[in-house]
Amino acid sequence: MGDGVGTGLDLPLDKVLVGDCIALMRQLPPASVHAIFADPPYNLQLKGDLRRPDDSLVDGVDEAWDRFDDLAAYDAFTHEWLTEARRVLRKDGTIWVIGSYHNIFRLGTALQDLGFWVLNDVIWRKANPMPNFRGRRFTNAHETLIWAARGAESRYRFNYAAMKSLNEEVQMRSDWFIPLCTGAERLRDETGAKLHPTQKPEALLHRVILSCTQPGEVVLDPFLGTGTTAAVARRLGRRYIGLERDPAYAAAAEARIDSVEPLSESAALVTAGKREQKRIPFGHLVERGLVPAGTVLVDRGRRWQAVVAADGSIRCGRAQGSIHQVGALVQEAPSCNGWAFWHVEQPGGRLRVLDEFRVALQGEG
Amino acid sequence: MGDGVGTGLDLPLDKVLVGDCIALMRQLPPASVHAIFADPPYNLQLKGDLRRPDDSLVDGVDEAWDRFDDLAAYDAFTHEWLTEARRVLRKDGTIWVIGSYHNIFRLGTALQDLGFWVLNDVIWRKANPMPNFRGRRFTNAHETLIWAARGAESRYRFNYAAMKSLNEEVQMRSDWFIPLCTGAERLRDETGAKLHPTQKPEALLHRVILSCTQPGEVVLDPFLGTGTTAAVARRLGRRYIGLERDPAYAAAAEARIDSVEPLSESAALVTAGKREQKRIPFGHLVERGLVPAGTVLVDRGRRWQAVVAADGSIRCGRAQGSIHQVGALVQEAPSCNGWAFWHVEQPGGRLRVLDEFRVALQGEG
DNA sequence: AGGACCGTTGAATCGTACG
DNA sequence: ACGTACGATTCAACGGTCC
Repeated sequence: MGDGVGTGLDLPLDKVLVGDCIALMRQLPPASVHAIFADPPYNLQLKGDLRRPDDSLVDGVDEAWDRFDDLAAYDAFTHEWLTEARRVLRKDGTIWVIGSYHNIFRLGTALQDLGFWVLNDVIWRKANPMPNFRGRRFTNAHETLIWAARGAESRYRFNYAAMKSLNEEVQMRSDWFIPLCTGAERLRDETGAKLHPTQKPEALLHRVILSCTQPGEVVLDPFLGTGTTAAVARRLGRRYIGLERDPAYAAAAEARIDSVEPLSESAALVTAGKREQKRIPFGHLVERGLVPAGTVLVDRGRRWQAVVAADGSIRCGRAQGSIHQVGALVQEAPSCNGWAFWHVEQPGGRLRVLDEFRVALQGEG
Repeated sequence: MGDGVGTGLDLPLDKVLVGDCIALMRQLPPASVHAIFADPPYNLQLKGDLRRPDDSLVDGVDEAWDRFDDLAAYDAFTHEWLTEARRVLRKDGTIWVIGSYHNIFRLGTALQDLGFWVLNDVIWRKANPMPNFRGRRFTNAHETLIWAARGAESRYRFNYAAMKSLNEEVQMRSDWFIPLCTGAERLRDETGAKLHPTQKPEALLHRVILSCTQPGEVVLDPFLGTGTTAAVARRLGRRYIGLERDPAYAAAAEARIDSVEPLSESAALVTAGKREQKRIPFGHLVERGLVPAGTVLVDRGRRWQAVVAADGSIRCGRAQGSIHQVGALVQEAPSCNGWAFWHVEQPGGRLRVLDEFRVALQGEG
């Protein structure tokens, strides 16, 4: 175990250690790991239960490890584990933490207060998030990762070319579109229940680990859970150290990791990038002023007209709805493609079909 | 100026006030604005002299300020203006703040510490971000907004239906794809130089203001800059209060706001959700003969049927009660929306859902 | 075989008006 | 203030079944 950096302490490489991550990190030599990925408890503070419109119950996070007395207790915990993480991190290593609005501001503040140097915040845009069932907020469709160097002067690693190649030869942006961990990838027990409430998708860890480490380097995960970080690290030819308090999670992680076949180095560079589909809501044209609120729309024969409202709905007499709904309504047709039906009168009397305004936005990501 | 809430202080509506936003907010009556949008400056120089966001030099010129002091000064400033903002915000009002990874964690932590209740963090995904020229990080392609209520118990406003309409009848997510402010929208001086370094796009403010206010309500921007918030508020038929310390920015903002034409009432009128519509008791439909007593109701699958009584209750076997109670009972569900559950058989065998009968009374006073 | 259809599910801080 | 009853509210992916 070569990486002991002259401390006399050996690194427990490619192992899952069961116990409290703070105590376990204290036993690791300083400046010994190249990268850290940490998915700490989010402190969600859920109250009652939540039902879908069909009355089925949402299986939320209700584990003891996610409960803290208050924000101060959460902050104290955060400072403590981040302090050990910083000690264990090599001088030029980097750390990733992930969270939601419940905890990410506490994490970011703690990182900065401890001297870490934020390099990016990265948005995991979920392809298939849970909707907001009550219609009281925006769909919570992302989580935030913070990527930080040990300090402002760190000469950290960033595999720029690998990230660019992952992204069809344009620079990798700070917003990543990746599906949830579902289907066959999701670990389940015999009854079909999920083994861990918050298992992260391997695609996310693939990108994280590939971005900031080289093969053979050491990735530490202080909150290993069911082992996504370690499994991906192993597949990508990295070494790992996984810390996990719950023996059941740790056991599941070990079994999972054992089943992983390390990739050859060339194969490690390939990723199954899910391409994002393009759909442009009419409302976006309104916001952007391309078809401003107040615009009068007419059909090709100028038989009907409608006024565009600020929310992208249109109104024709008492009827209000989407361009498609109102188009169908006035024609008494079962359906209507509003993009082709409605036109904007141009100076000079020419009509321009809505679809032409949409193509102006087609090029955008 | 009606909204003074009995304080004797008047609200300076539709004005740009020049001065320090903290001092100016102290002169506003408490609980007086419906929404706040804040784009606080992040001018702290991390190398060399330490300056406050208002450009004043922090005392102790000869002192070696380290990173901690930088952050502490920023935190103190943040707490101070957010404290005043919270005082000025109505009980059920909401606040938006925007920032990047340099300051958003400080903002979020301060919001939580002051008792604000985070509703969403929202990602502004930039369509055309500046590339990372050095190739040392991910392209910083987004900024983060935090949307928060004044407190955990606030009954805040969220125009769910309008947001859904803006997004082609799919729930609005927490990641928004909007271009930078460029082209004709970008304010420039005679030489073509940008008037303000971080002018926000109007499309962003359009969505923000539309999501959480009604026409006629008051939007406060403590860091108005060149007036995007006020201009969009005016266009959407909202009132505004803009605070700006730089007289040049304030002057540019005023000129810009003056040139804005408010939308017509019909264009500003946004899709109303069912929650906004008047509540109509089922009994009224019975009284009015729209669904006469004796009518047989069935569910969509014709599994259950019930008979309408003269008092608007319905009976299904031995069960009698409201359309909701009986619907829940027969399904053995915890609750039921009777308007959507029960149907009336039409001549020809078609089923018509109760909700459709309600529409006839919707327009009446 | 393959397309249509249906059931399940995911880190969730998910009411409000009226008496 | 507090209790009660009304009644509003979901998207995409995946896997299994049926025809």
